[in-house]
Amino acid sequence: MKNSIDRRVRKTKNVLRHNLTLLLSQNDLKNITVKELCEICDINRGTFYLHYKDIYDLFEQIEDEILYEFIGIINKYKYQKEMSWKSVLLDLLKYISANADIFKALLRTSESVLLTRIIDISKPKSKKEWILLLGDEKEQYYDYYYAFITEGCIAVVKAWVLDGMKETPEDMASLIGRMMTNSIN
Amino acid sequence: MKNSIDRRVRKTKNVLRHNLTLLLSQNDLKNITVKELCEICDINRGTFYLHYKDIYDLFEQIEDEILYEFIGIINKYKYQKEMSWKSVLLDLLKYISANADIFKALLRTSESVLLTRIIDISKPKSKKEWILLLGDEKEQYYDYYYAFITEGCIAVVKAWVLDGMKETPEDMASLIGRMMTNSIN
DNA sequence: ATTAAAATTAGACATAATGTTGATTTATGA
DNA sequence: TCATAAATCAACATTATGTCTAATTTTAAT
Repeated sequence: MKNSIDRRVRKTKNVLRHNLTLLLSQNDLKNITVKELCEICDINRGTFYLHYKDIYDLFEQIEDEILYEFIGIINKYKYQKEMSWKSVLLDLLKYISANADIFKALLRTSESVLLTRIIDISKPKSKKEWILLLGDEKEQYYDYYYAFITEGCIAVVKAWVLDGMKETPEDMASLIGRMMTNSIN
Repeated sequence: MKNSIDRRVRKTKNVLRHNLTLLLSQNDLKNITVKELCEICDINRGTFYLHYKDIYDLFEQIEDEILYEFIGIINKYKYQKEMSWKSVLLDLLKYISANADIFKALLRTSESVLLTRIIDISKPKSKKEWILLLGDEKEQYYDYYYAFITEGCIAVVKAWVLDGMKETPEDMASLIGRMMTNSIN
């Protein structure tokens, strides 16, 4: 077994992550100080600076870790004969649903660029497939179509999360899937 | 004539707006201090606090004023027999094009919620029309469709602005118009 | 159980920005 | 010209930041 990471470090980082997301569900990042966060966490402020540059660095690292989980989910499908993006989408939505609290906190802040980052990572890969679908004559506007559809999907996911995730991940995957295929034709 | 606002106040606010957008084309809002902004503007720091609560307040007021311009453009069409949203869109894009520098600076920051705000304002008005178009059976998902299309459009405008506005406002209006009508069907 | 290494703590420190104040000077509009 | 409003100057207390050292505690591995 073993995480290879010292238990104390693990604890420190966990409590900081946890309480920052708690604060983020009420405040904006710009109004949260290192001082108050550390007091809530009951850790020494110096300890914070041992691990993070500032509050924005902590925020980015939280997003990094979620992004890492996302990439893991995507890579599960990487070596399948037909990489079904609909299955990937469903798995991603399930992951979001299973971590609702974190995503509610992150996505309500305008500082979060989490979902855009996962799209940016997927862009080079999906670019080839899309151009085939869209046809050559639209290649000039490819980037605009890509931006339209992907940011549209992000907005749907955001709306879903922030409105309390009333629909199931399956429903949302099917809805988003329909929106995407409609837009491409 | 007359603006009714004291020339000195006008000058102060103008120089602050101008130099903040200049700074924003390089830095993020969170890294800009009142102190440095006032030094660049060559105004007393106390004068800043005479007009604004903090740097975020100034930023919001800049966005407010642009929003006010947007609403003015929209209202021009308010009392026409058929309120053609395509003409509104074109006029908005022309306005953005005419103020390229400001929009380049604002839209590159993740703190900006400018375009989303203009959409939110238009939402109640357009909701009725949309439901007619979409039909009753989709009313359950209306908000998701609305989020998808509007945020998609915002992403296209952003991409256009940040990539140097290579296409004309007319081209973009027609492209965005096609995207919207395609999505609704 | 012991121990060496690593992490955390307590506390102090200089630095820098913040927001406010009061007295003074300057610019404005009528 | 003149009363008024705005901007300035300079000082001030306050607060968070980031860094540091020495002391203490916890850990992981033997």
